[in-house]
Amino acid sequence: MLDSYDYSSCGPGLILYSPLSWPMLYEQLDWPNPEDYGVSNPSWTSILPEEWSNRHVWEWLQFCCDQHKLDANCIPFAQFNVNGRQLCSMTQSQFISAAGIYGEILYNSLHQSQSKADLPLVCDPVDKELHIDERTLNLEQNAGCFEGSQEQSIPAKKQAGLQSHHLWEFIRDLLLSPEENNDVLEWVDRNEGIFKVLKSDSLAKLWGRRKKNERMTYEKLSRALRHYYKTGILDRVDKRLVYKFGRNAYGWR
DNA sequence: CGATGGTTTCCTGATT
DNA sequence: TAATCAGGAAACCATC
Repeated sequence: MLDSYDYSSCGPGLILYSPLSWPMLYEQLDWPNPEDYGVSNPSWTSILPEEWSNRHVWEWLQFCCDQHKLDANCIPFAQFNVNGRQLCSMTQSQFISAAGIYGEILYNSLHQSQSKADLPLVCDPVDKELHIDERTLNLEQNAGCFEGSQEQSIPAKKQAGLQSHHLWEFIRDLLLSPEENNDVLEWVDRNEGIFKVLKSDSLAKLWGRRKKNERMTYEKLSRALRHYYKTGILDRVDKRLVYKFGRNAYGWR
């Protein structure tokens, strides 16, 4: 499946989000996984935020976690059990008090995205006037999500991993995407974030294809993984081909 | 343009 | 013996 797909057709700056990377939301909120009842197309990127459903709002939050490297544990997801219209009608102060420490980032992300896509702002006009100059975050890629419907032409199953800029995110998304994983990786302890590489050569090939580097090997890939030990993305596990997500990895739960 | 971060490449040596 | 692991060193490259 991956072999025949040309990622370059997606174009630069296009951010896609896979439904296969969202299970942490469903776990935290005790909601059923949408795939359990046949919903698999993430459409929040192609419709106006004020049209979002509650689920779209959560999908957007997950996207923000990845995009801005936010610790999902610090976001009170339960506070966001609202639809897009309710979300957009919040004043900035309401938003920040509901969203916790990342309130300002999330608020700016939401409203700057609308602004850059030349969509009407739907926030409180007082807040809009007060904070319009505060939209200083660099969210070019995020804005791109609202600009067109290019992603709709790409089958949902092809989207996993496209947003994975880094090796560990690529591996995380493979672990969360059973259909694409193809037994390359498996969880050893899902709760502890421990996983095993079952097909080292296949993993290297997949990563090499992702980076357009035919010379990638597991030897080199594993060196990159060992660099993660010092940054807390991975923790050492004293077993061959076994790794563990560390304190600074997110989105794998 | 320089600084920076995240690899990629290569390497020596140890372990399984 | 081959595969894997541990890191040092440096090159590479995209982004800021």
